[in-house]
Amino acid sequence: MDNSDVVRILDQTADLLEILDEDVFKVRSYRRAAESVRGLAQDLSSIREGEGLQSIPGIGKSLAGKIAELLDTGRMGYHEELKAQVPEGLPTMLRVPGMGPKKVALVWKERGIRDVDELEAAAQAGELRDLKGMGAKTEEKILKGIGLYRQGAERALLGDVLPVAERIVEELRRLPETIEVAYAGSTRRMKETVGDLDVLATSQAPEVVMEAFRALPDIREIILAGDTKTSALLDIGRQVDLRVVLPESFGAALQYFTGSQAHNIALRERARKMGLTVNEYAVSKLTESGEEGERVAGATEEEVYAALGLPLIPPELREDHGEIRAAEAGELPALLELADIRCDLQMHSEWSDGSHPIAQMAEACMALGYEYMAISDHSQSLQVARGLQPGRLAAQRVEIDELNATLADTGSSFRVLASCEVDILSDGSLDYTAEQLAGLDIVLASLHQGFTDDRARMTNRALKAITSGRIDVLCHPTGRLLLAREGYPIDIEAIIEAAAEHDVALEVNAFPERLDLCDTHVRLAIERGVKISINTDAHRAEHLGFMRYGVATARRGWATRDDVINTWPRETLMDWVRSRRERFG
DNA sequence: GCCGTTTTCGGCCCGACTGTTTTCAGTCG
Repeated sequence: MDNSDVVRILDQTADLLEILDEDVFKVRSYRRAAESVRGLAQDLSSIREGEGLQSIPGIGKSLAGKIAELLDTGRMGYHEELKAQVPEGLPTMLRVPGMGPKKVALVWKERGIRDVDELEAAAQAGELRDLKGMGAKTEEKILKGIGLYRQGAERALLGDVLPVAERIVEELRRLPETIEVAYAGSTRRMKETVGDLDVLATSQAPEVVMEAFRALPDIREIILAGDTKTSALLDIGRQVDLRVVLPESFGAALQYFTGSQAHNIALRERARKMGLTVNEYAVSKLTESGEEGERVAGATEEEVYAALGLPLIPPELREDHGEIRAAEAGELPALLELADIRCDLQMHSEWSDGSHPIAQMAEACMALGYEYMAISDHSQSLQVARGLQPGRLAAQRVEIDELNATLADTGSSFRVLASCEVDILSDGSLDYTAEQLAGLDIVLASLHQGFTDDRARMTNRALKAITSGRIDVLCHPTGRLLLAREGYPIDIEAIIEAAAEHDVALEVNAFPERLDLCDTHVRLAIERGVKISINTDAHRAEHLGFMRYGVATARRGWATRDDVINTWPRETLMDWVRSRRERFG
């Protein structure tokens, strides 16, 4: 029973409560609690032993008891009780776009429909059109929704969506009728995966912008089209919503559509207490009768937050994870910037499984404005990736030395560090000898095998590597692949504690499929005093551009420049490696 | 079910769009 199991039960309970038409605020409480737990880096059981479950925002006495029951017994009586009241497949119908709790309850009670298959059959047979509030068009819409549901994939990688978002923004900006254009939503918050893409534009002629939008090459099909909002399906299979507002509302709309929903709700509750009301057009005073009164802000986001007595909160932090309280107290972190990055420390060359020679990777790094980089090809055991035998490792060192000599001759201060991504073997030992590792400028280590080990064994292997004193950075610590594979079972808190104690940096792997550590783990690591290293793991020169995803993930984990070793000048990094090897080697 | 610089009770964010309606409910974000 880990955190994600608890999240699932809480969410399911909320679904059931909605179908059973229970109090909407009770539903909201379960949703909020689920969201809160989802954002936790620590295990619930460890929080329970420490601060107590009620220290988690949105969890009060009742839910703390129910979660404790879940942790102890693997079941929640209340959840079981609700589940027994509806057929098994009913909640799944909520996953069909266009089907909400009311319609699910309606088709169940009036037509005895218990799952998506039966819903489809009934819609095809025209058996739903006589129900209250439904018609032939509703049936059509439901069938279309089932089609989308069957296509699966509820979210896409940020790395797949962001380039499309930038292209759409670019195209709309070219129109003379648009004033401002921006993407918003989870894409702007740089969440690791994205559901729908939100795009916002300001214009005095919304209809022209809408029309141009509908004709964009990335768009496959229009889903709905109103005066200020158009929804469409992108070629990449995601929905995109365009909203057009007047320029004086740009800030309010951008704030609103950037979300997250939880952040917005918290902000609006705050506004209420200040006698203000916020919508996507403006911040306004609340009149005595509770109406929207005099407008006080809306043109820029800064203005909107200022009206609520807050500094601008960076989009990456807007998850209702304490950022409003921090902003109020003037304690928002000065987040790391992409421009702070001086080097990339994990990349592969054609010596192992990379596609490009070292010199080409160096050229690309220089073009990005970096001051140095590290080549970190795979070690000998990883034969599928052409891992380097000790002899080839030594030969590669010669090539790196020669390249650095050439750079020096041409007056360049750019340098290439010799590194490796050494495998942590199944017994926790390292794939090169101590002497071989000591000859490298910096040592990265990864788990690439034995993923079927249990949690204790995986954790112990990683701990053995961390405490060996011979590695400087632990790479992609959980091994997850987004939308494809969960991380291997590992006690991340124990890893973080050990990394803090032995001054080993933990990597944020910037590859869009990884982003590992994730945002919440970054935050926990930083709180415990662990250094972070952000690297692209590039296997081609073009991959070096993934750095922005790693930086965004670190920002979502509240990282400042000082937390990240890639912001250091080369001498500082080398001093750190020397010093930590003296202390722990 | 949660929560508290008006409250331990009585609040709890806000609007666009659709389809089915004669003024609104449901869904979505």
